[in-house]
Formats: sequence, structure tokens, C-alpha cells
Amino acid sequence: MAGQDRFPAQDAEILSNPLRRTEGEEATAILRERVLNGDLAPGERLHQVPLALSLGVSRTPLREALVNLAQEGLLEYEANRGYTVRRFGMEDIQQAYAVRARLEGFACWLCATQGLPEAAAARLRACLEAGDRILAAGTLTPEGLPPYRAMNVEFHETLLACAENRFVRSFVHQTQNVPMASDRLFVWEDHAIIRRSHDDHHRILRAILAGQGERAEALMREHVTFAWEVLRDLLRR
Amino acid sequence: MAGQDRFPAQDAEILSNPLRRTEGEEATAILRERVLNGDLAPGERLHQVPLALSLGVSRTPLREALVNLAQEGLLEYEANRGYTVRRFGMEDIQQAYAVRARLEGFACWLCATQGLPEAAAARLRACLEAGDRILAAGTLTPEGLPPYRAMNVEFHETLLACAENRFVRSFVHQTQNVPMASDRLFVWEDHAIIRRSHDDHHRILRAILAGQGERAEALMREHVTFAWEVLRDLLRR
DNA sequence: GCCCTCCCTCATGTATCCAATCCTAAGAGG
DNA sequence: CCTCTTAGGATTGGATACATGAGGGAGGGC
Repeated sequence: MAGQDRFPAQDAEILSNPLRRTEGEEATAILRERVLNGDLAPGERLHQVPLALSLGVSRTPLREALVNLAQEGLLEYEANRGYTVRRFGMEDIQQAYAVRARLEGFACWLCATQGLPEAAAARLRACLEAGDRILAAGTLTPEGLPPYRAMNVEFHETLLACAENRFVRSFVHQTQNVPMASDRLFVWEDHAIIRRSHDDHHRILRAILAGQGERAEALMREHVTFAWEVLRDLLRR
Repeated sequence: MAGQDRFPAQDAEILSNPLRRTEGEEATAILRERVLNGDLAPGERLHQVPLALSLGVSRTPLREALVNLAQEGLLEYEANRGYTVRRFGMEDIQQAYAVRARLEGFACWLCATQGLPEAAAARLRACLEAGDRILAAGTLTPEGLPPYRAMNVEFHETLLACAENRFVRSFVHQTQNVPMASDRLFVWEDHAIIRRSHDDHHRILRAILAGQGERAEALMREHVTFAWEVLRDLLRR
């Protein structure tokens, strides 16, 4: 995902020229990854000159990146003292998931209430079928993980897009802009859990298509909440 | 969400040096106001040199401001083509209120569930009493509006702070970062409406103190939803 | 007459330079 | 021995100079 932003489906990114990116945008993407991956230690001060050198750009585009990431909440800024990597604790991740559960639930409610465009319904059905195929073996092989993850992302992103509320969409993305809190990173080796999770997807789409807003919302909220519990138990070890 | 949150009550703003602000921060604040006030026409292209001149700064801090506002969603950016003022429609405001109703409702649920610190409860009670006094006359005089508005802001901000979820707080602020969508701008001349709204506040606090999470959440959601309806009717005229 | 191309101008993106601020540490005084 | 003061270097903030890509108009070809 070299030239791609973290959220490939972001409207602006794909509609406008994805090829011509400024160094500032490039630096933003790279630094964001570094922070989310933990390459930069929490609390670490970011000195501009060495950082710019390591990125092969001058201080100007670097500063643009720092401003961006500070506003995304990944960095902290103090005037005349520079930027530091934000310290994230379990509470941050917990808070992110708590909000995300509500927001994605709301998105499902919106989808159920407004109705899905046929094209979107088809895409979602395709996601479910793809998941079915991957899980058909009875166990999720290591080779099956990347496509499953991609399917998972597309399912959630499609719902967010169909909710037609740019704030919900943006906010959900922001909750994923926290180390460890991205659903792109899940490492559920437990087949039973992933099976159940995929079953949630089936029920969610069914509820939405049936116009059952409250049910779809409750299902999605639980879906995300449970993902948090799994992640929490995993992080505790 | 990080660096600039346009709400003076933010702890970071007042605790850290409020005096020493960088020109970039200054320019961000000024430009943000200009966009929210409509001083800059929607869709208008922002040329950097004249803008910098009008702000009395050079392009460097100006660009910092543009980056900030673009990520706040107030401006749109296209590489090598510059920034334009985002066009906001009724749907944007409606979406903002819809999300805000949910988020502030969630914040109330959190407050009720976690319990309020005594200091916060005292502040909220003081808000209610202040509102009672202002409305005691039986009609809201023009001189009564600013203090009522300040009280209203403090009430909501206090609840958001007590929810102890930085995402909720940040997201609510972001939904207010939309022209016309700030609760600082309400112009309810109708005394009955404002009376009812203040009664909501009373009930919300009572529900929270009684640990009635669902009730507090429902009350706040309705409180915000109704504010939207009033605003919508007002904008239609 | 219409369209295509080339070139010129202007705006943006990037680099560098200068100024202001902060941190450190050494030294003097108590 | 501790503390306060004060330079010095280092780092960030802001201004300006340079490079690159976008847009528009004039001119020529079809």
C-alpha cells in the first residue's frame, strides 16, 4: 500500500489524482505509519532536522506533516517546543472502541432506515460470499487471512459509505487512527471467533435489508464491542 | 482534533501558556472564524499571497493554518491547485446534528454510568440555578441571552468533560465546526422553547445523578434533535 | 471558423535563510 | 554545597528565494 493512504476509500483521495502527491502528503503518510506501528517511541520528541533528513525532504513539507498528525491526535504540540509522539494507553483504545461501536451501530441504523442502493447491497453480498468461501475449509489458513481482512474492511467501509453521513465516516476513521485500534491489524487465530464475527456480518446485512434499524444497530454495536474484548484480552498477554 | 479546538474552555488551552501563541495558530483561529461566519464565500479559492497579506503574516504560517482547516473539514484541498472554502448545505448541518445527538447522548450515558465527581455536579447545579434566575423574569431579555448562552455552553462542556472519553469530546466539537451548527449561535427568541430546553437540562442532570443512563441518554438525544428542528425551521425562512 | 499547440504567466510546493525562543550548563554569589 | 544568574548552543517559528506544475491566451494549422 505504498502510495495509498490509510483509508483507501476516502472520497477525496480516490476521486482526485492519486498519482501526483506532494512531499508533504507523502511525509504525512509515512510518519503516520511510523507512529501507528510504534516505530516512534511514545513520548519521543520529534526533532525536525534529523526527521527531515531521514525522510529525505526539507523541513517545510515535514512541518506540514507534523501539523497534520498533531491535528489527527497522533502527536502533541507545544508552541516553541515542538512535537512529541502521543502516549496511548489501554484507556485510549477502549475509548476509541466504545465510540466506534456506537458510531458504526448508528451507521447501520442509517443504512436500514434509508435503504441500501442495489449496487451496495450486491457488494455486501459479495463480501459475505467471499467470507463464506474463505471460511468454508473449516479453519482459517494463514493464506486466508489477508483476503478475509480485506473483505472485512470492505464490508465495514461500504456500510459507512451507504450511511451517507460524512461525520460518522470521518469519526470512525479517526477512532482507527490509534495504535492497535485498527481493524486492519486483527490477528484472530481463533477460528470460532472469526466464524461468529462473520455470522454477525450475515445478520447485520439481513437486518439492514429488512429495514430493521434497531436490530442492525444493536448487532453492529455488539460486533465491535466484542472485537474490543478480544483485542483487550490479547493485549493483556 | 489535537492542536486547535476552538473552545477556550479546553484544559490544554488555559493551562498551558495562553499568551504565547504562534502566528500559525493565530491565523488558524482567524481563518476558522472567517469561514464559520461566512466572510469567505463557499467554493471560493484561497490564494495564498493575498490572504497572507490580509492577515499580516507570511505564507509559512498561513499554510499551516490552511493545512489545519483542511483537516478540520472547513476547506478542501487539491494538490498543486490550492484550497477552496468547503460548500456546506442543509444536509451537512443535519448530519452534524444527527451525530451530535448520538454522541452527546452517549456522553450522558457515560456520566450516569460512571458517576459524576462532586465538583462537576456542583458546577452543573450552578448552571441550572443560573439558568433559572435568567428565566425567572418570565421572558428572556436581550441582555439575558449572552449569559444564558454561556451557561448552556458550560453545561454541555462539563458533561462532555465528565464523560472522560476524549474521542466523544473531540467529535462533538468537530460537529460544531460547521457553519450554523454551533450552539453558540442559537437565536431562540421564543421563550417557550428556551424554557423547555432548560427543563431538559434539569431532567438530564437528575437522571445522571440517579444513575439512569438510558434515560439521560434519551433526554440528551432529544434535546439536541429538537435544537436541530428549531434551527432548521429558522434557516428555511 | 474551429481546434490544437506552444509558450508565458501565475500560483503553489520546496528549500534555505534569518530571527526568536528555549534548554543547558558553567560560573559567581550566598 | 546549593542556588540563582547568565551566556552559549540548539531548535523551532517565520520570511524569502527558487523550482515546478497549472491555467490561459495567442498564434498557426487544418
